[in-house]
Parts: sequence; structure tokens; C-alpha cells
Amino acid sequence: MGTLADHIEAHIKKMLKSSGDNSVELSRAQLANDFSCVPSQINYVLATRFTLERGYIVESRRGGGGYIRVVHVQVEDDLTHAVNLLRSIGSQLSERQLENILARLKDIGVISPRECRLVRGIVQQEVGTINQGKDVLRASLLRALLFYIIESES
Amino acid sequence: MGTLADHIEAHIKKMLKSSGDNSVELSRAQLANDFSCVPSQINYVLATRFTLERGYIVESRRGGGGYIRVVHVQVEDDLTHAVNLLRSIGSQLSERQLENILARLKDIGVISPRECRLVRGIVQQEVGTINQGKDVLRASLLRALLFYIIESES
DNA sequence: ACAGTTAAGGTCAGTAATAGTCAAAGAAAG
DNA sequence: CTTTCTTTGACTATTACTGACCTTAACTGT
Repeated sequence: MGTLADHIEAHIKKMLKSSGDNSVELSRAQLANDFSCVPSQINYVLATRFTLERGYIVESRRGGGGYIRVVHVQVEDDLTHAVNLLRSIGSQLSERQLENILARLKDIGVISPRECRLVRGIVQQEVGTINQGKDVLRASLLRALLFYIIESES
Repeated sequence: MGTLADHIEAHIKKMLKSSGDNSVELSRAQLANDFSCVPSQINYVLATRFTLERGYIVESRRGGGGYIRVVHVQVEDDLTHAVNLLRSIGSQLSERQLENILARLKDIGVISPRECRLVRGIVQQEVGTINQGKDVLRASLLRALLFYIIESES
């Protein structure tokens, strides 16, 4: 199945897809009510799944008539974007950054779910074999694999 | 008979077989409970029996709603040789060894001349960015790239 | 205008639910 | 007897979820 957070995430993404303009306005209280949870759960989902790194901008206003707007930003064409993401990988990469980048690439369709899983698995496996410099190895491996994928598909 | 680890391994493989899509999601705590052992025993089994080398990818998530997913990725028969070569790559790899392996893979037609150049270039590029542990990185990168190539072309 | 009320949303720290790591003890194999 | 594989458990890390308390904006009556 999946957690409540996963379901709320999916729900918001579905709304975004059917919105026509990649943005959706929601009521925190209403959404929390629909999912039978506390309002702050919505903040949790937004904070963990709809980050800028993953391509989302979240704006909100308090008070009467308040709202939360989630915008899915799409920049350049996908390949350019992928290359930029690749460039943004520094000499070190945490596990979380790796996840965010993979999620983003999968999102824009540069890699398939299967490729995403493969890359994640490979990186994890390799990183698991060493004790020092895990972040450095992660960065190198991801760059190498993505570079290969992009090169061989273009 | 076999050890506990063997039984757990067999159990997971059985689940995989009857899964239809070569992947299965399990709960570490639940499985440990079923086999009356400590949870970390499951990690041991996964680490020793469900490695990439043997054709498995293991993904997991901690926290509430956490899980462990085991995916079995199948490689074709005519790539067995390549897989064996892959296995033979140790934890360190000199430049010379790298060349030898690439040459052999190109010879037996597992990678094309273009892929050979690509891999060599990527490895060189990455290895050039660090000062220590070049041999370790070379081994990791080659394993990763070859595994990816073999996987995505089978 | 002003003050009070109502109607949003935000923060943060704590609890619970999972899984991961590592080293040491125990068992099996050579 | 030595080495390698298995098993355990204490400690750590991560993710999800909740609730009490805080902030902001609009509305309302005088």
C-alpha cells in the first residue's frame, strides 16, 4: 500500500495533472478533513514531497480566505534540464540529494521507473561496499550512470 | 537441511517466483518474526544472497510504513560470460586491468566500440576528479556501468 | 477608524513505527 | 586450530503523524 503521506502526495499530483496549468489551489483544512488527519500533516507532505529540488513551488496565505497553491514548474526542455541537473551534482552527494535528483529525472521522463530503480540499486550496492567517502562515490557513480544513460540515448 | 539464512533466502525466492513481476515487498520485522530471529538477520540474508551480482536489487525505506523491496532482474544467457567478468572485478582496479576487461568485453561483443570509448571516457573523467582511492573508484564505476549496460540491453 | 472576532495557515517538538549498522559471540568448515 | 559464515543485540537513523501553540488576514459592529 503506502502511507497516508503517499496518498496525499498522489492526490495532489493528480489534481495538478488535471489542472491544465500545472498549478492547483488547496485548502489545508479541507484536505486534512478529506484524509481524516491533522492539518499539519498537509504541511509535512508539502515539505517532504513538493520541494523546489523536485520542481515544485508552494505559496500560501493565512487568514480568512487563506489558501495553499502548489505550482509544478517546468523549465527548459527535458534534456537540457537533465544535463543541468547532472551539472549540479557536486563532488559529494547525500542519499537524500540522490533521491531528489532521481525523483526529478523520473518525473520529467528522462529515466524510466525501471532505470531509476536500477541506478538507485547500483549506487546503493556500490556505496555499501566502502566505509569512507560514501558521498564522493555517490556523486561519481550518479554522474557516470546518468552521463551514460543520456549519452547512449541521444 | 541448511542454515536459517538458507531458509530465509529460499522463502524470499519463493515469494519472488509467485509474484508475477519478479519483485516482492516485505516487512523486515514481520519476516524476522516469522522465522523467530532478530531483524538484522534479514539484513544479513539480503546482503549475502540478494546482491546485484546475483541479479537482485534491494530497495528499502525506514520509518513509518517502511518496507524492503527485492527485485529480481534477469540477464540473458549469452551475457553469462560478461556477468562472470563483472564478478571478477574486485574492490580495486588498475588502469591496466580496466583496459583488459574493456578489450575483452568488446571482443566478445557485449559492448560496442562506441560504448567502450564512452565507458573509458567516463571512468577516466571521474577518476581524474579525485586524488585518493583511484583504484577503488575505477572498480566501482566499471562494475556500475557494465551492470547498467548489461541490464538495460538484455 | 478601531477593536474584537473569526477564519485561515505555520511551527515545532514529541511519539511511534520502521529499517540499518556494527561488533562480538557462536557455529561450521577446512 | 584457524578461518569463514551465521546469529544476535545494543545502538543508530529515518520517516510518518499528531497536537499544542503561534501568526496572519479578513470581517463586523460601533
